[in-house]
Amino acid sequence: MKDDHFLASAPQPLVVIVGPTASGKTALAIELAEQYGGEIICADSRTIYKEMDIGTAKPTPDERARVPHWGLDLVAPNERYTAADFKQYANQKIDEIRRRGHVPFLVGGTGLYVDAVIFDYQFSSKANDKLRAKLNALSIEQLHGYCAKHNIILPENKNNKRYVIRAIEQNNQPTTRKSAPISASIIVGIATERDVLRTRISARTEQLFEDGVVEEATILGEKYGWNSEAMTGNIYPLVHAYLENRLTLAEVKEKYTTVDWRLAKRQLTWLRRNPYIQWYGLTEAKQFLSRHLAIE
RNA sequence: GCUGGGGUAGUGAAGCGGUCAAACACAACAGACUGUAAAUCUGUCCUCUUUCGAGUUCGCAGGUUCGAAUCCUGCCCCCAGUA
Repeated sequence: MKDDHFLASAPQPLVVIVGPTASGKTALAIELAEQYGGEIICADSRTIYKEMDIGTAKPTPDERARVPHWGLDLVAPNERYTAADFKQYANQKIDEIRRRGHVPFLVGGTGLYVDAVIFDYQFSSKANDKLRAKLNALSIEQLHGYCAKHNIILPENKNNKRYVIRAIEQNNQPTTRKSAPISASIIVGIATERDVLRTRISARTEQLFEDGVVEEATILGEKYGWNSEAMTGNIYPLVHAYLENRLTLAEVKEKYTTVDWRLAKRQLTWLRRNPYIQWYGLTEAKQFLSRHLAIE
């Protein structure tokens, strides 16, 4: 099916493990990496942040002691970090890991990050904060007008202000991607039944609170404010509401579970359109990858 | 028991005689997404139908009216105040 094995001096394969949040991909990756001399690169747009440990369900110190992890704690929560940054970082790590004779594992739920690497996205221009600030003050209608006047092609999501602003920023510069994954990659998706995933997600919600998300969020909120980009996702806004007595603890847990569930669904929507993903249940995925890694 | 308020689609909640299958929000479901992606945005969401459209709804049963979720009567529930 793939010709990797016929390459003269095939590099270590790039093992890519994707799946929705709470599908168990991290635990699987650690187990396999430990067994086959792997190192893990987390493709996760939230665990890149320092200090956000509990709320992002970052791999624990114990887990990190078992296998080297990369891609964690890269920037402070108030710093910008983009898919383009990640792509560059991940490629560098993949090289380094291979040079050590180890197997790189790219593991994560941020589809864009994974795709940037495996489809070798060529990004266009960088963010232009000044321009963005100016455009952000305009309404979506005004932005459409601006595009019409400057011959800027509207994105498919033309009601998405972020996308329209980015389109203006790009000024029709092209972006590209490979039509097939980069060579030597093997891409596995963790398939999980819906109700199992739901159960795991709500169990994890409980776990987050036992581990002290409230305390963590309090510290982060004071330090970085509640409006920074990193703090707007997942559980932090909910904990904020709880701290301000706008929600009870029970409500926060319930809401977070649904937020996380919706995240899982969006992740799956993204992954579904990638025909190169080989989907397996957790145990089958392990068997499949073990077999694959044993031959190498 | 009396007085006042209320029972609307999965949930909350508008509507208070025609333009109502019924605003809005949430949930649910599907989708888009290359420099903020755990973000952001879109569609569907009573039933049947691919579309046009058709058929049943607004606690229950009657009534008034050309026409009712909206008015009247009775009944059943719920909440607040009070014997």
